[in-house]
Amino acid sequence: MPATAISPTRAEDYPEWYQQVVRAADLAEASPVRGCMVIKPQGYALWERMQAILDRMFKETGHVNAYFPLFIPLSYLEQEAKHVEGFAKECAVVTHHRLELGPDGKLIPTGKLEEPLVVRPTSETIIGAMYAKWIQSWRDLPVLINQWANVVRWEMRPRVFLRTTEFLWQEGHTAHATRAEAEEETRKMLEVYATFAERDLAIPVIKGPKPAGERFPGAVDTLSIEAMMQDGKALQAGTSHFLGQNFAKAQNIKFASASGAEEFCWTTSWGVSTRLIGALIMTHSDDDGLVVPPRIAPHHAVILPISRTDEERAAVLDACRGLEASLVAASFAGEAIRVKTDARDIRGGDKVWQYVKQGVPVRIEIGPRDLAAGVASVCRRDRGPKEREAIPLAELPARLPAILAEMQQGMFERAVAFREARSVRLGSADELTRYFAGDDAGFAWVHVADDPAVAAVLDPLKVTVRCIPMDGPDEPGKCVVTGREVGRRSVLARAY
RNA sequence: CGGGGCGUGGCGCAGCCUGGCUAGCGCGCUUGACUGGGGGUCAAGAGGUCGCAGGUUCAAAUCCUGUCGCCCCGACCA
Repeated sequence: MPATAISPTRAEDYPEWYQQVVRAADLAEASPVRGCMVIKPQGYALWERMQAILDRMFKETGHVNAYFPLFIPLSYLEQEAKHVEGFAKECAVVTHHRLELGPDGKLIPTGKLEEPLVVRPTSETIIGAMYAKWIQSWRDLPVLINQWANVVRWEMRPRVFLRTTEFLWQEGHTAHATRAEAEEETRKMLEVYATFAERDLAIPVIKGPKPAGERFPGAVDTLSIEAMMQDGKALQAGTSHFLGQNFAKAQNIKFASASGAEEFCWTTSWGVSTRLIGALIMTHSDDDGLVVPPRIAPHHAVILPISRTDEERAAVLDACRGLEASLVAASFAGEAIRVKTDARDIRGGDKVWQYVKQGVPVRIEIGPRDLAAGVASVCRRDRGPKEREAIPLAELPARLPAILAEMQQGMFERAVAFREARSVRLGSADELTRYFAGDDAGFAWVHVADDPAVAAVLDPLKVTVRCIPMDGPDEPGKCVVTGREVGRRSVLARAY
């Protein structure tokens, strides 16, 4: 066996390491359908955790869930010019509605549709069409709706969780009476995403608007949260768009204001996807596999009975069940401790390594020796696989939440430290070129104007402006390309 | 769509150039024994239309033609 559970290591071959982590943790696998993945129970459990937490946060901020159709009439997509431009090239199109058995036993599509249907790449247009019907008066506003759905974008280069043809996400769509209110909504939801990423996923993010070229098709402004992966590349982890009145005008979403005037709504949309699972993997996992922060972990801990004889087994299992019951009664982050006892009849070593590779935060082993001493051997996923601490059984319900809290905090701090260590401030186009020619490039904080000339310089480096960070103080400076004065630095990086 | 590569048990591969016994190997799986605080050892066993279609031949995983699919590198992207 190699020294690490995952081969190759991050340093040896980062993209391959990522794939192997997904495989070793049994999160997902390729399907017979090109570019589409099967999310397996272990992977789906992570998504369910994300859904549960986010859904609560959406409701707490006044949103409600609804569901809109998978199919969108082709003509709907044509309504907003930039939107068309942005999505036309990557749509799956339904043109028929029936199959007929051919003479050779093959099925032939027949029943051509008068108007083709597009499988939603995003739902702005179909939802907008409904909003146009629903909204008549200022009293109908705001409309604050979210939907959990799947979408299809015919991407050329799929990559599990990061970019697949079909993916799961949530998309919030809101309509407001005023510009200020819609802008406030856009910022508020970005804040929800940032809080979720940092507090629950332990992924530090940078919040800020995108330059014009990186905006969502049809948006006036796109805000994003950007995270750094362990190879120094950026991952857009969530976006919140201020759509202005672009879609309202294209789709006739109007209301009568308090003064009786007819006005167009101001709309927003915001979303995060199963890509967050990819972000989670690439932020925390190590050369032994997946590492999951406790708050998002489907199981906080797993109890592993160790025994040889049948008598030992009975006693040990009994102790495990007892411990499980007392742990479930304890809580972490406002939720009951999620723990299971794994009594499967497979080799102990196999079992341990399975959980290491799955990233379960805490492993609790109980064998005859522990039982005699009234303790359990506790191993943390954020420490070495051999490191263990004997903790008295009676103290565990109180100690475990503290350990989980420490792990959660530690993972976040570690990720922040990593990002800071691979962030630089650069003052010239020359420095920039040299920096991104290096092997350990990360985030470069640079003064750049929102200008095509900047993109021309960054393009050959395969670098993009990730966002213009909106938090914290920063001094103005001259754009390193155009020389134009800008208010603050942008974050530049290679991105997924 | 342009450039490169690959299709052989569940997974990873060898064999192909130079056609020839019953198509191999590693991992995994099943069963048993020995083990037992760490993915152990040994033994037995299950599992294959060699991507598909045609052709050449006494004989094709191997040679020829066609075809389908996948992967990697580019353009696109949550």
